[in-house]
Amino acid sequence: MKGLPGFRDFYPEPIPTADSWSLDLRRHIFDTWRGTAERYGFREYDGPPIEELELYTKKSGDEIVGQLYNFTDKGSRNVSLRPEMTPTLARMAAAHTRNYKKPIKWFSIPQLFRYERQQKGRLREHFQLNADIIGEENLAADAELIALLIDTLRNLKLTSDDFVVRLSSRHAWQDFFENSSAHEKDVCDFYQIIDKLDREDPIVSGEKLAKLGFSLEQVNDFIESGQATDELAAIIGNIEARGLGDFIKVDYQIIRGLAYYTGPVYEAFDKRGKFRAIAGGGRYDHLVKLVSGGKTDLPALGFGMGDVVLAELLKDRGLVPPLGQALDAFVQITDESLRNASLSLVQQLRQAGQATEYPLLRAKPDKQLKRALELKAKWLVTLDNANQAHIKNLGTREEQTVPLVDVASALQD
RNA sequence: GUGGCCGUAGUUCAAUGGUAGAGCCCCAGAUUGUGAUUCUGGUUGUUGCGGGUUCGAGUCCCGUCGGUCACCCCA
Repeated sequence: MKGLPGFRDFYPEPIPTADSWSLDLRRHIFDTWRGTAERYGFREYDGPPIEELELYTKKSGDEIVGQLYNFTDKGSRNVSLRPEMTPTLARMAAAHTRNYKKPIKWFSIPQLFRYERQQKGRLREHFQLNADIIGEENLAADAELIALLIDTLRNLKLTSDDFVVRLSSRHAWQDFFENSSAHEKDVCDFYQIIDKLDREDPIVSGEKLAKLGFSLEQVNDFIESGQATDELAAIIGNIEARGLGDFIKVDYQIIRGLAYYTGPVYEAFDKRGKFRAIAGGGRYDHLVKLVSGGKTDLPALGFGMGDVVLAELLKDRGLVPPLGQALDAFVQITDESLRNASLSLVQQLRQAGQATEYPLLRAKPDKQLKRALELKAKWLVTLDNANQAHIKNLGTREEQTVPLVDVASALQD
């Protein structure tokens, strides 16, 4: 039996093959995500991995169903594995908004699903850091989130040589759109065309734009001008004040595909152009109202950062830290008559907080030593008799003899 | 959903259409008065699966499943 297509198995280090997914690497990423978000004052939340299908079609239309991992459950409900976290967050926030002081700063690390054939950096499931701020319309919130995004990547040891946040805004494009003779109803189609500019044939894009009353040249000129609006200048000023100015630039090519974005939008890109976008987000001021059926109306914004592209990027840049078991002590048993005394010692060490291993069954000395080295044990502990042991630091090769009762404290050094 | 490439032992890879192999890993034993040693032996395959062509298919053809990459879509 194999796993389902597009789903991953995560093995502990050492991973069996070079392209296996490492749970230790995953944990390194999650720990960094969680640690950075908490230092920014964000609180962790979670929701159900399955939601009613309608939660997703409500804001994106029925076309999205083709991309969803959806099915009918035994109660004849139309449900879907969650493809993104934002609708769940909007639902949760709308339901209990009065119970929290504003702004609400929350993050989550959900596993998300989509039903499509896999390709580079895109599987049928992935984990994503989601950080959102609800209830603050000021640009300071946008800047705070972008700073979190940048610091999260910096804490993974990526530098301004590795990535840049490309900042844009729907407001800027809206002004551009309204300064023309185009019809307001076409604005969503217009955004779609901009979103596809870099992967669509320019001739096709030009034709589509012409139908809405624009020329490709006109659009390209606007993108190339890269002139920051007051809104974007304020965000960049905020980021610069934190000393993170090297990590951000205006780029009107970014507009994001989703219909619900309403203001500033951004994506973090690998500077060498080898990978897909590392992260993306923006402001969605009307989504909470939409999901709550009009009961609650709160401005909101957020970003998502997936683990698949990130893991590939870290491996590519040699930024994966040493991973694997970090054993404190290996208690070897060379004399089986001392097994019970050794077990007693193992118990003491474990109770003292030392990660401790020992041979479950009689084993040859060379095998035991080899195992201790493979497990990267810091200490090798051997009982000489029922009252005395010698401990060896496997890093420095220093050895000393200590009374049995002092072993645990000797290992603390 | 569409298309390209790929599929041999746990793993990395061999095998002109002619008896399916090697290194590594793993396991056992021997040696070693403790630093990854050395020696000996051993397990493992319906060649992804199902058809077809052929005297004979890992090899050629078709289908299917899986992997991978691109398209569609982008959360």
